[in-house]
Amino acid sequence: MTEPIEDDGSLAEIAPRRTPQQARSKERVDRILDAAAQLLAEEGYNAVKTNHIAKRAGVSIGSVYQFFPNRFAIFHALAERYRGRITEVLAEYIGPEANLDSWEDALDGTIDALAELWRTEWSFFAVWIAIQNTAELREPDDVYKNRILGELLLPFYKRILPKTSETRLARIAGTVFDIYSLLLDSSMRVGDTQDEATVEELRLVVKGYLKQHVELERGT
Amino acid sequence: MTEPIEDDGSLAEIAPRRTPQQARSKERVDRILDAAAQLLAEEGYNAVKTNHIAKRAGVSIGSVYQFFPNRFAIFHALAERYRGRITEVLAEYIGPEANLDSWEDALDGTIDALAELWRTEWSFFAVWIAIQNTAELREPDDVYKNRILGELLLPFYKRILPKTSETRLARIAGTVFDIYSLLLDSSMRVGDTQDEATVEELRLVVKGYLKQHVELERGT
Amino acid sequence: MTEPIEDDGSLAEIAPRRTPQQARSKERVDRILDAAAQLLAEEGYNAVKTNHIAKRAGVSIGSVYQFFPNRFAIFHALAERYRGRITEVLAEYIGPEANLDSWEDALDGTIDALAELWRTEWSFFAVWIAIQNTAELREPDDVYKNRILGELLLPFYKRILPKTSETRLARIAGTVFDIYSLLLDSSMRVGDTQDEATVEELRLVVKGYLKQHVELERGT
Amino acid sequence: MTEPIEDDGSLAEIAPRRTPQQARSKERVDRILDAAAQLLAEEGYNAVKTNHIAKRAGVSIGSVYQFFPNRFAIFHALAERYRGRITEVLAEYIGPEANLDSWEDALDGTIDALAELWRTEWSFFAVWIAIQNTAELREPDDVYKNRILGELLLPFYKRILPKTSETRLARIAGTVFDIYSLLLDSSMRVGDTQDEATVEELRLVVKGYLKQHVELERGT
DNA sequence: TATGAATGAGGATTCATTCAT
DNA sequence: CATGAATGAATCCTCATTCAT
Repeated sequence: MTEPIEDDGSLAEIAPRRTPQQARSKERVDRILDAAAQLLAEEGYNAVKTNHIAKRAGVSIGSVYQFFPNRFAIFHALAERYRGRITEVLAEYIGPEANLDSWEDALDGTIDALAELWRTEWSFFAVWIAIQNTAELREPDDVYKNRILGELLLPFYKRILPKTSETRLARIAGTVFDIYSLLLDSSMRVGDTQDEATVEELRLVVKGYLKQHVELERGT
Repeated sequence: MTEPIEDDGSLAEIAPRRTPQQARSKERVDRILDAAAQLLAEEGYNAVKTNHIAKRAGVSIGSVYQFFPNRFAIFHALAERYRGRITEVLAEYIGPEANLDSWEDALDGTIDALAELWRTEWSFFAVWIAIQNTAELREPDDVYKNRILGELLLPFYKRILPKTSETRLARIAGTVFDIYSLLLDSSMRVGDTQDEATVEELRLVVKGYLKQHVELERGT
Repeated sequence: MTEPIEDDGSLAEIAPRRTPQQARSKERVDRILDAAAQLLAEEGYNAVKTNHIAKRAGVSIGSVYQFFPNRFAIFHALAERYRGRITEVLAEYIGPEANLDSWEDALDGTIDALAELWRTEWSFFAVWIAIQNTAELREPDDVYKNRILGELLLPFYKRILPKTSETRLARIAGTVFDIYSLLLDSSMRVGDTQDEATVEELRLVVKGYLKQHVELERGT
Repeated sequence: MTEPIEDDGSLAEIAPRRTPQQARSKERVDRILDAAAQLLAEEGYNAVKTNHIAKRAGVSIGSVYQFFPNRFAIFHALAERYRGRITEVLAEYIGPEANLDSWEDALDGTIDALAELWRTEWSFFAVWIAIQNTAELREPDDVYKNRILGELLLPFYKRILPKTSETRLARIAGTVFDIYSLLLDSSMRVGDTQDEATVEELRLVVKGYLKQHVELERGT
């Protein structure tokens, strides 16, 4: 699911140097990514220096550059990892093979699974911010969003709102997707655990929004 | 309404060095802030160097440091400026002196005004990202949000949802506030002009969300 | 007595811009020099910025540059002022018109007067350090020392040690002169007042040293 | 004997970043210190820039900052190095294990050794001046002087002047110590070689001074 | 392949000095 | 002649990246 971004020139320099095959190397890369994510979340983008990442990962700075051509590639890899997780969740709950008798249930399932994901991968937000700081890293994120929109989200929303135009459906899907991120980030901001109340508000926001659209369709 | 954040130690180093009184200096500071905002939006956080800001502002680097103790203080001042604008809008549309016969109308007015604000001050998003990159700058943002929540938002939502607990009202208000930012940022992302369709979705999201709550109150 | 250093090219840039004639200006220059001396003594050379001097003197930075071509000229002027004071004292106690019945008494008188001078002009040491930092300022100091040596000190020591060669007398005179500075500086280092005990040691050092030479002459 | 100054907070920022253990690094640090000393002596304090030091040392500027947190730390390290040398000399000639049959011989030995030290380490004076320019660097110098006074000098002078009070002995010891520095600096000022005549005067000064005290004790 | 000391371009900031008012 | 805001060259220091071991 986590297909690597195509190596089309412009991205050559943020792509990982080589995808590690050996278990030892794979673990090394993971340690580096974990360290980067932690530091990003704990100290903020400005405070994350490559040397700190290496030290936190218990790895030499040279090793970091064995796997990543530069520091942006680390953030990119982190983002890719997170995007992969999101894709998995969405595929399971609203994908072509998912049970979709009631859209409310499908949304609840999705939200539960995403909430669980955000709980595990605290630092989603921190990574997202890091991505926003560099044009080259922002682009793959847009590409990803478009792809998942076309492949997973649009088909789902088409079933809920069959009469709505594709353009508008895309906007709706995008909006819901953004709200997921926003409020799940927000749910992780307070204290060490996830704030479940915020997750509940997320449900209300999304359901309320879609109900408006369902009614709009009826009214049309 | 735009009271400056208290100069309490922790902020001493991001607070402006000297608040310019004379028109000439005031204009200088504005030019610096405008330049910083432009660069932030156009080139991205990583590309904003103090010298660039000075050059773009048509001002010597020395002048920049006459007003700001360091580059973070510039971002902080930008954020403060934007927070001031938001406060003004909210005060006008949902503040104590606003006409609040229908909450739907109040929301529509708020959204129109905020959309207008985002249109004028494109680079809201870029500044917000810059703020998020530095722990010290994130704090004043939280402080601001809490203040405006207590002073402006809570009283407003209390009138719409009189039976809901304060805790929950705070959460609701915060959620709506965040969604405003999210979708207005989103509305500015495509092309050079504001995407009005996105603003329409914002309306639906917020109204749909609050309707849910209104129904919940009735049901209680 | 404080004849200005000749304006021979090399010194043009540390010489004062103009010697102020009007009382108002003279006082201004004094305030600047006093401020510089204070800061030098209190904060150390590295911390003395031209702006600080101006502020401490209650004068605009522009005014400072009206009288001094650059910051080194300020230190030079300070040194000149102090050299003038020293010359006055030496002229009075061991100069051609001084009563020289006993060299011990002459030395005691000199030391008393110098101690008094150091007490008044605390910051002698600080200024001397400042001078040492710049080759151009060190030179006039050497010139001064040679002049005073030839004009005042040598004639005096010749009377005490008539059989000693001029070369050696010069060395003796220079040594005593340096020891005066050293120990008087030292006497001002502790607390706010002058340490009289240190002045007493100074007496013993100088007298002991000269006695050695007196005996040497006898032995020869 | 050359124990490093305690790393007590106030000195944290001038203490070396990392005391090099490997021979290679040790040599690097030495090259940096030598370069700094040379520049200090040749060009004067004002002309010593971190980049010059690095270039003269044949080392990258980054390397300099690997060992020293800032340029003051370099001067501090230089001073420490010199203080270490002085301690060694004093320990050998007047320390607890030195042969002290005649105090005149002990002094002669000390002065010979110190003169030799000053000859080898020309730039003693330049470093001392550099230290005086920064308040934070002056303090460790005072601390050092007090320590060596208590540990080495006082015990020695107590044997020469057993009836003199400790307070006065401390003053005497300090005075002699200062005179050593003064006149040895002076001996290096003229030409490229050491002026032996000045060293001879130093002998006379110190011996004359102490003879005065010996006689004072007898008289008491 | 791992290491981490070494590199040095790049960027933030300072502060002596100028000059328009 | 005084002022002090404005200037920008000069300098310190950081930190991403390389490369010898």
